[in-house]
Amino acid sequence: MTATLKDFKLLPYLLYLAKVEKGGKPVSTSSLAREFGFSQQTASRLLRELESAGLVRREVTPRGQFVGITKKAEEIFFSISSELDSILKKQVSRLSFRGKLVSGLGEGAYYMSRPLYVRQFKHLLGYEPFPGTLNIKLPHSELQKKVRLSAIEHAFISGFKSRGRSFGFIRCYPCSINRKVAGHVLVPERTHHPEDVLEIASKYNLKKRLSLKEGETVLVEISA
Amino acid sequence: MTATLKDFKLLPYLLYLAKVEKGGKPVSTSSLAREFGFSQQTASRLLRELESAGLVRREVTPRGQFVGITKKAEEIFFSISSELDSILKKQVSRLSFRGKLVSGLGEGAYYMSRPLYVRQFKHLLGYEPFPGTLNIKLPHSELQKKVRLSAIEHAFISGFKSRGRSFGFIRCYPCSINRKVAGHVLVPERTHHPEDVLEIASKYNLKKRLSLKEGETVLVEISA
DNA sequence: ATTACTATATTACGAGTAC
DNA sequence: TGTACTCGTAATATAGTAA
Repeated sequence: MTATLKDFKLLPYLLYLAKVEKGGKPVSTSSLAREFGFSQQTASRLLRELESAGLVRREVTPRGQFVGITKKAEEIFFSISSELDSILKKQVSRLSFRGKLVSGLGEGAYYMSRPLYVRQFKHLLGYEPFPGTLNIKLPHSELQKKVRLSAIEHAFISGFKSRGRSFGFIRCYPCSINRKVAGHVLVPERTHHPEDVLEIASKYNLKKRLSLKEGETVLVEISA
Repeated sequence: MTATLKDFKLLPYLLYLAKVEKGGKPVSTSSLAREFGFSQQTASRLLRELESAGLVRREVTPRGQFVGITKKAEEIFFSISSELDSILKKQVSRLSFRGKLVSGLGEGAYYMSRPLYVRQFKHLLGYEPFPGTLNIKLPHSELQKKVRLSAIEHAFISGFKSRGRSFGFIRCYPCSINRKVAGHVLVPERTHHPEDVLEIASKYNLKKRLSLKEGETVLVEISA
């Protein structure tokens, strides 16, 4: 029923071609070969295989070829993507972050006290958040795990405009902090933080309640 | 930097193993071979390759083996998944649905006139929706495309409770209808429709404005 | 029933080269 | 510069078996 690749061998090349397609630049067999570290002949054969499998259209010219992925390839991407998602959803229990407590600049407190946010917070998450957030700076090694959040069930606090200023929506992922207190990782639409900072809201003043000091390592576990 | 598979050849087996792992059942080399249509010997070799590549842990017993995917494999799943997502996001311009107009049962009008929905609609989408939705029944062939919606930027209208009744959140995907009028595909948290019906909101009375009749084919194009 | 070794068959790769 | 053919060789899969 759903489109499938008999052999996943072709997948990385298909992914690559899908990416360069957007650039509108032609692909040569030798550039493809260089990219993946095999011979020009192999690249040529792969492109022909992809074409005869109905995964790409090609326009071969004397100075390169224009390659575009087909609808069939796109459908394969989707079916693999959704299969991966369904596997990863079951795997999320293991998602945790370890980072160091850094001082916020007070924006957390500002945002967490906007009445239109607070109301949604109470309504969707069941508590009134402490007016202030815990900011956890993640080391580079933990950073890539942030993308995994998107696969997790979360509450969605919608944005609003107030006095000409617009406040974006916020995704809220249930979590525990140091295995002691529950809260939510906040991922705002427009972050006012660098990407490597995790912002955490809770009913409590987490810093006080957990006696945390600046620079201290904090464990945040997603509890979906 | 991000975990990567030198060869995607192993990916389908890894996916399969990730799925059966959840079942807690053992995998035999011959069952794996049967599943994929190659020899038992090849299955044995693949499992050993996966193990030495650090992608699975194994416990081999005289009557089968228990296989579990490792954290490394999981990270590869995530990196492929996010790569696919980024490619698919750029591809959405091509997402369209073709289905037949069916009569709603009036719920569309009911929902579209709840003040708390209407307010968010005006605020987030910039218009006051016509109190009623267009219901498009999708043929089976179009149905699988619905999953692709999740990759598309959309507005998020949050739910609320009113007189003991709770109204779920609604995802709103910008679209055009018959290439003439703009609107939004509504995907409610708890749908009151069968999965094969697309519900469309607009500023206008779409049925009148486009002179649509029951059973007529309607083209809905996502305009993200 | 299993897993996994060794030897042979099959397939994929790349150098040389034509266009 | 391109692409893509042939063909010798390298890599990979399977058959036959042992444990």
